[in-house]
Amino acid sequence: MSKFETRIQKKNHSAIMLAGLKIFSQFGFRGSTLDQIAAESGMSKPNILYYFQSKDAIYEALLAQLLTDWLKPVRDINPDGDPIEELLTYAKHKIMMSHLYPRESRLYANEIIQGAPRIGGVLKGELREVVTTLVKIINAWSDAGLIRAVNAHHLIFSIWATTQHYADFDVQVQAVLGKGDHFPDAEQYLEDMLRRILTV
Amino acid sequence: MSKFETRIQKKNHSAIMLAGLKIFSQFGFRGSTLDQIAAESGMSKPNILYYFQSKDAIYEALLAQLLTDWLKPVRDINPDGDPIEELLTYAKHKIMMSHLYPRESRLYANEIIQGAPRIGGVLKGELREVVTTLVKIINAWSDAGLIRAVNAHHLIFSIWATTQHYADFDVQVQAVLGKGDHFPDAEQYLEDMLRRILTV
DNA sequence: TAATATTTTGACCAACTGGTAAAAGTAAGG
DNA sequence: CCTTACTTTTACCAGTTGGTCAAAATATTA
Repeated sequence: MSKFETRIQKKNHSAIMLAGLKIFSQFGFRGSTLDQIAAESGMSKPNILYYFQSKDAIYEALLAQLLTDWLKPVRDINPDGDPIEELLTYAKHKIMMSHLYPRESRLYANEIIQGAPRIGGVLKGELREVVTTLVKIINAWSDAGLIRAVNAHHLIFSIWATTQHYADFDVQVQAVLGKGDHFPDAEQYLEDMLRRILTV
Repeated sequence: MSKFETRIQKKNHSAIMLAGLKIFSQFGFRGSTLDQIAAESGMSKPNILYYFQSKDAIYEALLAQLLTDWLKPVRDINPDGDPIEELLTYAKHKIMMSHLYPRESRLYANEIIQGAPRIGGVLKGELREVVTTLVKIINAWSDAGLIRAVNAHHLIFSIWATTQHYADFDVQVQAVLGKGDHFPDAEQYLEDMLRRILTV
């Protein structure tokens, strides 16, 4: 399989991915239709299937891309850096991603809520491995007295939950707070929260 | 509209609701089919439509029920109680609900992620109102020096996010931690987290 | 038990679903 | 400008979808 050929292939490939992201992130895999993706991308259904083998293929291409972007910043956490700053940087990165790419977050959330039928393996494999590594780092930090002793797993979960919440539950946040950009406040709150939890 | 008639109506009504909850919470509204609900409930499709006017009607009945149960414990927070204990009780209630009724949480999450097409009004109405009231209570507490000064809105969001995470992202939690009951640890972590945030 | 009311089903439908085949249209190189 | 390779469309298909209808089965009541 060759990656990218002509510039027209490149263009249509990414147009379909973009449309697929928009549709799949809103309706989940089963709730989305090729017709919707076709309409959104401005292409005909058969033409979409000329670039992707199936509806499934679009969805999986999106998920694969996503998981790569998702795991990288966790791996980038530096065991030799300042613990609180490292975790704060990670949390800020996560909330920035929720701000800039809420659809990706929602796509992932949809997949997980529906039982992760096609990324269950990655969760139990790569994700678990990456988390286990991070947990060891965090535990080493608290053993060294650099941060307070906390349940590292649940600390990580709480970072994920609170940051992704602003993408996944955006409609609810907007309903409660009114339309507008609430990310600065959210970031400040979460920074404060993490400092409180982690500071010895 | 009469509420409950025969015991057979009662039985079938709740059988459909239960099956609908199971299916809708997994696939979202658009991803679920009446055939699935029929199979799950052990009833025929036309028989289901004898008790509910449409697929929509089942879904909305579930959401209506849910929203009532959702808002009540927020209203039950006592402004005259001990602030930290009141908020801790609420958080513990939420995480217990995630433990006992993860499907309800997932149903709600699905609806919100998909843009809350049929409960947008409730969010901007009742939910917002209930949150506004709670925010005032929390602000009064911090003004009185009973808890630390925090952004009350984002405190509430963080409680929702962290507690519901264990229901909505259950598959991910299980993938990382292994199968088992992780709610005791989660509860302990969240209690510690909240005490840290709120204690002056 | 007979008459009535409720419940359940089988057969069906139009619209939509993911996907296919072949032909028509378009771009690029010689 | 003409051949070749790539791109797009039109027409189509079998399976699924939410929903209907009238008849059959069952429960309830007189």
